[in-house]
Amino acid sequence: MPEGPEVECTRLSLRRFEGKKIVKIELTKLSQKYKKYEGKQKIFDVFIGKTITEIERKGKFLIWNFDFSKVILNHLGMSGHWIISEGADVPTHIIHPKIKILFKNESKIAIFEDARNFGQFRIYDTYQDVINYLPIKKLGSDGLKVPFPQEAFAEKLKLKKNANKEIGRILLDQTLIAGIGNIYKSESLALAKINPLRLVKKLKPEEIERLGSSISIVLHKAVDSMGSSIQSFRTSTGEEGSAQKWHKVYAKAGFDCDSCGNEIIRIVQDKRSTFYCEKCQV
DNA sequence: CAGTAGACTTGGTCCC
DNA sequence: ACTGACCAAGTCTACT
Repeated sequence: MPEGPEVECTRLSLRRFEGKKIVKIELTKLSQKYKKYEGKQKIFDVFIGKTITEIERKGKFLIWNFDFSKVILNHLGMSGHWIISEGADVPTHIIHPKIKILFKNESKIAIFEDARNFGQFRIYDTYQDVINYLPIKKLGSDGLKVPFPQEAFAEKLKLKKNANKEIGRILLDQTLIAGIGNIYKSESLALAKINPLRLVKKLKPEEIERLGSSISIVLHKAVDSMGSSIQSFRTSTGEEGSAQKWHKVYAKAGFDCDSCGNEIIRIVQDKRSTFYCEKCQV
């Protein structure tokens, strides 16, 4: 569940554990097959008995704060997601559990399942160390910020290094606006009716403004869509959210555009798919 | 400094 | 049916 809105939904559901004391953060048997987790159990044992004070989000990162200085920085990667499950054991239908968290006075556990194993856990001595971590430090304004940071967005687009790039490439740059992923990149451009191949320097101020507003609308709508299904956390596999129901272009290559009937096409930018309608997006 | 290829990894589809 | 190629919500590191 990896774009900004999905991470935000994850944060909202994990907030039930704020104020809860950690019994154990357990690296699963399966996790030990991978270098990134192998032999790291000790490092997580320092959280035993500590209480979660706040789980926050910066872009697509989750930051776990406790009642002592250490902090966990967690990224879901491509396939990582948190499952809240009743009972102390990982249900058998969860095939890629990497981390399990048990809490005091809490009948539910939190399970980090990550099929592709791109998820990240980094532990820092202090909050300041997290802030100094370059990928965090360099994050642009959050795309879910209200009101949308139009000025900061426009300023970054004016930077020399961005001027000659295609807008469809640059939207994934987390230092520009944090939280946009590959789906909402295409969807934002579709809503703004801007062709992903347009060069940043050729965009008119009103188009940049429209794109900013579109990003904001799309990301918030995504939170709302996912939010509805993430509430019903009983099934871990059925919690898809409903955002895909209103996608205009993402993964719709070969289908007709809802607005004009023209065929949606797929192109590749920076090795990532971009979907758009050539007629509607100019 | 910027830009980019490669690394990490499993699973689904036969498409884009 | 089976197989191999390709693709997928992302970021980090090392190299030019």
